Amino acid sequence: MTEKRRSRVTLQQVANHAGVSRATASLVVRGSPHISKETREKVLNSMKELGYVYDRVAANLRSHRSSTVGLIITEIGNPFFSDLLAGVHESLDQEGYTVILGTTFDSPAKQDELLSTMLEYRVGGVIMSPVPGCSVDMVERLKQWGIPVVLVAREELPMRQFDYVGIDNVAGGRLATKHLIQQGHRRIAFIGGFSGSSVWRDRKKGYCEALEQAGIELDESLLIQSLTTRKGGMEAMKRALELPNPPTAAFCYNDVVAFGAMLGLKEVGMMPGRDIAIVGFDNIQESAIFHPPLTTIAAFPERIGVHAAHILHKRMTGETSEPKRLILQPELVVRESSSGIPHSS
Amino acid sequence: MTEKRRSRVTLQQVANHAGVSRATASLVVRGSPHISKETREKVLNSMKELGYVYDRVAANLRSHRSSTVGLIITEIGNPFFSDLLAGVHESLDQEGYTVILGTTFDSPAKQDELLSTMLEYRVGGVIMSPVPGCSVDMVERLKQWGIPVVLVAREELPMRQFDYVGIDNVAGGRLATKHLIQQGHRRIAFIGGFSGSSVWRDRKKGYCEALEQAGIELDESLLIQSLTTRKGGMEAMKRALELPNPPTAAFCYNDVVAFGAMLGLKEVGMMPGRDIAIVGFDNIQESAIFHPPLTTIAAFPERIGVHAAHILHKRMTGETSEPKRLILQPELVVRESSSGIPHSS
DNA sequence: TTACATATTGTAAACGAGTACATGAAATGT
DNA sequence: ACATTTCATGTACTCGTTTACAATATGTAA
Repeated sequence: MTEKRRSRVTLQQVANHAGVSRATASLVVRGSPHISKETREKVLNSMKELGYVYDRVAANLRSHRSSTVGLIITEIGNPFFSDLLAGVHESLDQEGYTVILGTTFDSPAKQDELLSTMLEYRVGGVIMSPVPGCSVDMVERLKQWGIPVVLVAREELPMRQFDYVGIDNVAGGRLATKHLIQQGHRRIAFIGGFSGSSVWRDRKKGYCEALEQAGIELDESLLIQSLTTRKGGMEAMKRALELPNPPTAAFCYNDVVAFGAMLGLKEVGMMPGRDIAIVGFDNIQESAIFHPPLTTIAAFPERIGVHAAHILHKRMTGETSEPKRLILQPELVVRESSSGIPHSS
Repeated sequence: MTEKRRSRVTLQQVANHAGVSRATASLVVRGSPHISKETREKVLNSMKELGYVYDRVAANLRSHRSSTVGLIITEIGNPFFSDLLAGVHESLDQEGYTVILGTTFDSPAKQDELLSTMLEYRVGGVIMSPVPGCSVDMVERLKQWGIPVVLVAREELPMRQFDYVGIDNVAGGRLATKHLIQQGHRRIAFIGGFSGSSVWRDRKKGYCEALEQAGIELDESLLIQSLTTRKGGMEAMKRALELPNPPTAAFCYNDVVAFGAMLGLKEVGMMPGRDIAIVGFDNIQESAIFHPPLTTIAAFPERIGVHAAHILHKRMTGETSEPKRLILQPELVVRESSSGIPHSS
């Protein structure tokens, strides 16, 4: 505390020091072409000398622009979202935006709260992964205020009115299930997740389609919901094993659930990939190094983030075309967890 | 685009609608006790009716306060940091702060850039994990402006002038190495990381201390640096195995490196925990589910985040005591990766 | 009734910048 | 030499709040 606490240097002070008016200094700061070289340099020197720092907050207030964007995700804990965040962040950084982050933990109340906060902070745009059962009102409100919103990863409600970037979950479910069928399985469980979410319904739809195509009848008891956590996956798998006629394979809601399921198997002495086949969803980094390595559906979270950021940027700079829907195609990544031959039936 | 784009409702409009002055409305917004119940309700009603939203940006500008804090970390990809982020985020959320995020990828230039940006955005405080070799100037500058800074996880340079929350890396290194020695190992490599970072030096110090205490001489060739990524760990392990007298155990810079090292082992047909013992550092969630489960040193990233947030909050609300140093004690978590008995010597 | 304390509410000047418009000087054309 | 254009800079108002300070209303004691 030996240094005296400096207060903010204002543009006015810079202007005085350089012997020009504040307006001129402002033009210099913003790199206007209507300023002579000499004046520009005079001002720049004064800025350096006084240690001026631009006040983006004041500037945004006056100019009705905003260089911050809000990013609302479910939780950082899930690598799917931290990858998505990385993608968004990197792209927006490049364009000079600053991101403010919020996590909903799938609570609609928290989501509304976050949206309010972002509104209060004058964000220029929002990228969000909506919570299941989220009401469209709040999001509508943002749009009414001219704040563009890009939805990612999940598509809840009739939100066709917004830009959306995600993957084709139906195709993903189909890919996963087909793969298991090709491996010779006929009793395939769909494990984890919550039927309230659009993602679950889509993946299940793909699952059903693949079954139907192979002439396998859907057995509702093989649809085992759970929290989308490791623990949830573990419990769901245990419930599956307790079934009178247990499955020989499982398509898991996502990789995290799949990890849980595999841990559950190991606990009762079964080996995923040998005693029972497992397929996950997302292809998060960990899935390659799990033991056994997890067969999964690549969902490219980082790419989703990059695209969303890109669309948002365009909206924020005035593009007003129809809402875009960008649906990435998932890819099957075969590893060892699905190599097992069914024991029975 | 059928809805008309609304523009911001101002406090003035609310005041007019309620038939009071703007100042009164302002007091209501901020919950001042000097307002009669009736007026308060009148104003609150008008707010609701007009759809008023508080403009925190304008408010902060005027009041010289700020309810945003900057969080600067190395990368989200490493679960250590995403856990830290989760801790910070949760605590600050509760106190009503909003966090803006930046990642340096260990580039000093990027770090300076981020600090500048945060300055421009009038953050009220900063929590950062400094990059190795970072200059103190920029951070000093923040402090001169009265913006409190809390350092986390890494302690670079002579930064005793700042608040700091981290863990005792020396003790951690000692714990890990001691454990391996107790398992009967005498040739123990220290794998991964970069000697330029304070964390590396501290963990190495603990490693050396444990060796010395056991009467084992330090073999410099067993200090194998690498990038702190999975790939880096893999390469480092391969280099270790090519040594004329390879190690029977490895203490890895962190869990991510340890994963890489274990993958490297598997590639050449060796089994971590049987053919060679591995200990990691951080105890990220994945370490429990890796195969084999990783023995590691728990570093409690989330707890670090929570504490840092707490200290920052106190600083932002006026506490001016001496810089605090909060050093958490690491804990050894024994799992299967370190259970191997050394083959030779 | 007058004076005075007390509880409220209003007035007006900030905060630090952007920007339309006016002004002035220099450069050009005739 | 004068009118006209071009370029650079200054004037003055604005964004939506906070906050000293002044002003009003209400109630109470003398």
